[in-house]
Amino acid sequence: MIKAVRSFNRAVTQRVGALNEHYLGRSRPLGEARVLWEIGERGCDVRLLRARLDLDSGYLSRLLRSLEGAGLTALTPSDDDRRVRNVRLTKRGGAELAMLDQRSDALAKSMLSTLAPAQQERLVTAMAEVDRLLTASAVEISQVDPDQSDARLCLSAYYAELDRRFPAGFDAATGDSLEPGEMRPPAGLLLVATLGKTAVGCGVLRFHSEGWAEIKRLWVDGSVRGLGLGRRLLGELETPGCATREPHGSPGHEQVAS
Amino acid sequence: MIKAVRSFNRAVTQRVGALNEHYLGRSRPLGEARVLWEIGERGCDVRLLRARLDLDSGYLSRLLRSLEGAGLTALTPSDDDRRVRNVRLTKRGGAELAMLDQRSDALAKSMLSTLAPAQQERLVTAMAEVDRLLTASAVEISQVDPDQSDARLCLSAYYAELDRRFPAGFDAATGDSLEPGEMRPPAGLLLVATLGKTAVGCGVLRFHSEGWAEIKRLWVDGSVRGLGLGRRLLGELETPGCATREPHGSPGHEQVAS
DNA sequence: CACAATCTCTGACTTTAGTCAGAGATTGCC
DNA sequence: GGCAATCTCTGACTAAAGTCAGAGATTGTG
Repeated sequence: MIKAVRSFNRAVTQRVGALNEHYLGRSRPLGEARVLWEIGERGCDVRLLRARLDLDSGYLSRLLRSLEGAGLTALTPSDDDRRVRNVRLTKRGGAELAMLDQRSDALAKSMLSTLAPAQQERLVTAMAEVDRLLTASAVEISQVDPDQSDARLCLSAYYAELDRRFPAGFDAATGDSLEPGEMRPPAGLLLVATLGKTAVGCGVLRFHSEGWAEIKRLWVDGSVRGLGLGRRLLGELETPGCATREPHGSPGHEQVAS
Repeated sequence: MIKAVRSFNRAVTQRVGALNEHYLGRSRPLGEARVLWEIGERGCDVRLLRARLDLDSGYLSRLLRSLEGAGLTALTPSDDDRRVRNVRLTKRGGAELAMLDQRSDALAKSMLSTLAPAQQERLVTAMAEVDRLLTASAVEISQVDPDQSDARLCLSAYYAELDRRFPAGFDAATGDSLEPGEMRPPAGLLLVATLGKTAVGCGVLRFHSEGWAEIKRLWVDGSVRGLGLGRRLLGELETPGCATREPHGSPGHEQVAS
């Protein structure tokens, strides 16, 4: 199993990685291309950009200046908070992005073009499966304080979803309310699942004096449903740490985390 | 389809790429790690190393010097040709390679560890499929002169294989010999399939005056059998260019190759 | 033996991709 | 209004990854 994963890693970094650089990094450095990509047609706050690409503020600033110098982007102060800047693509920037898009398509096509139709189909199916499961495996679950921003986002997403689901809507005030204090030890605990930097699920354990506990606020974001995340959250709530250990007790993460 | 491939590319370069750098580039620059990797336990000619990693000779020279400085490798002139150098790992170099190996294993494990056993199995199966098909799609077929080194390698591999296969062995001298002249236009043509820089298959078309041709010397290396390469070679011999075009006439490579 | 080709190495560069420490403008909060 | 926090920018660095033009040794070939 390990061997197959390693072989996959090697093949994929060589082929896809190399091709990516070749196709996309042709007209400008890959870093700039990535930024263009992330800005998108609709523009974006610099702050958000920095968070999503996980770049140093100074570095990003320079990348943006370089793009601006090439006439591809325009920076304007944001309306509601004049500390943050808003980037958007100029006409030329839009054209550049469209070209990156085309190249990305061309790359995808070139990966299929030499295969027979039946092979193409199998490759695409397998890719989709890998894509899904790799996403699932990248989700991290950790215990956080209910006042933390991710936690609050999850809880309000949970309420919003209930409101959408119930025919008569749902009012958080009328439901069984859980104070933040009840979601943190020793009264209870809150787990949040994150994918990269965005929260995609949560679950709460509420301890009761008699030695039992109840599970509440279990929510999984629509974008990651069907990946077994709900089950994983449940498992974590029932036996903390179970999902971060190797299934058969063999040494997993720990060895590596040094 | 294109969309799925693009999604896969993005997911994979982000996750696998980032993890790779994190795990493997920890103790030394990725470039040096790659070189160590490619040298392997058994050592290697510098010339071969350069070909396999496709590096500038000056750059590789410096990388090797840096590794030598760290006491990981030793350079000795090759016995049969004293222009080329032979690199091998010292004891410390071997240890370093073993550590890279461990990290690579750990990385593979970390990609599986959070998944349920059934998911793990599906992921590994899908990865193996992608691995195979991506390899298949990376094979390039081109017409070469029969005197070229790849061509000669293929032809002698073909004879060697016949010799192994026939109970009584096979002697190239007794078989129907094809002179190089018969494998190049206008008398015939020779196709060679290459994966990266190594030849993995070939096929010859011998024209006859009556307006028909015969196919000879069709061979596929054992390492890439089962990927449909034989069929592809046949197809190319029958209708040149068929496999390098899009199946449904939509614009493929050409758009990009500019 | 002369000469071209091959292989490696050196020196001098460049670009990319970052990191770090502040400065300056703005905002939220007491 | 004062002060801490937030966001962006600038300057000053660094490391990695590569490119290019030869120089020097060695080898095959006519």
